[in-house]
Amino acid sequence: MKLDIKNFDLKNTVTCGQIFRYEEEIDGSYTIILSDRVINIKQKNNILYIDSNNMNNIKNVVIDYFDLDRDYEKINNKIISYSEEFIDIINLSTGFKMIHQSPFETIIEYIISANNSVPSIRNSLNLIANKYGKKVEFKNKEYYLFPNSSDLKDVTVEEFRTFKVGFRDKYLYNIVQKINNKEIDLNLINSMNTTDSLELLMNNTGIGPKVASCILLFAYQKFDVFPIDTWVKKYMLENYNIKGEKNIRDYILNTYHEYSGIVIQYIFNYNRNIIVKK
DNA sequence: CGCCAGGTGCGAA
DNA sequence: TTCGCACCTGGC
Repeated sequence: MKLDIKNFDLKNTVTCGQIFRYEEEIDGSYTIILSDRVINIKQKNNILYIDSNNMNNIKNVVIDYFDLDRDYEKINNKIISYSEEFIDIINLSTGFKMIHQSPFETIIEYIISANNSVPSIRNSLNLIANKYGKKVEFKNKEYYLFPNSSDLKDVTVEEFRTFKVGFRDKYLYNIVQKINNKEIDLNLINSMNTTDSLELLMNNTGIGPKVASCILLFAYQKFDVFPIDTWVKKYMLENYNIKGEKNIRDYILNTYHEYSGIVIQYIFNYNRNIIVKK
């Protein structure tokens, strides 16, 4: 199936670190495990070629997942109007989109990400999905969708440890229990403001400011949050001599307001992917 | 071996 | 309130 697009950089969006469960194929396409299906997607100029084990409503699924209906050109112009300091980075980030993922999966992913490495995070996610996720066959290969919260309701702390998540085992157990007990309603976050939703998320052990910000950015499209990680800290220190998380936070928020999260993501992507590849 | 990875919780000051 | 440190695990 073909989809006409503009201002979209599939490779950058997929490989920049927002998505854990994907594979790059030899033909340059990407196979990505979404919440309800597996898709294979390839970009050629302004056309996306999309295949999936489930083509039902596929166009809307892809548009929603890659946030293709949002006007990023307008957002980037707004960012530049706030300050031109990152204009080079913004130009290099053209076509980069903020992913729209399932909240539960995002929560589990980023709790596991704390003080962890990407290959190890990916390994744990796959171990969980392989045991509790729905099996999907696509192009003669088997994939496992990420389970939802009720699928994991009987998983003990000890069993979480078998997924190689280490000391994060109890954090995962706690949040899964709270969601299943209806102590936490993930849908409610959609209608909450950023301050309240940060507080709700950070009230759980294993979710600090970084993890909570990633959840709000990638699952709820709240762009006024700041996942300040080691890469952004390094960049801000080396290029602007701004040190300390609070100083970075104040500076970015005062400069970029409602799009601070996107600016931070551009910096992260530039520093971690674009520079490293040169 | 030691150090680090997309941080966070905890106890001590 | 802030500060330093330990932490599962795997790779180098």
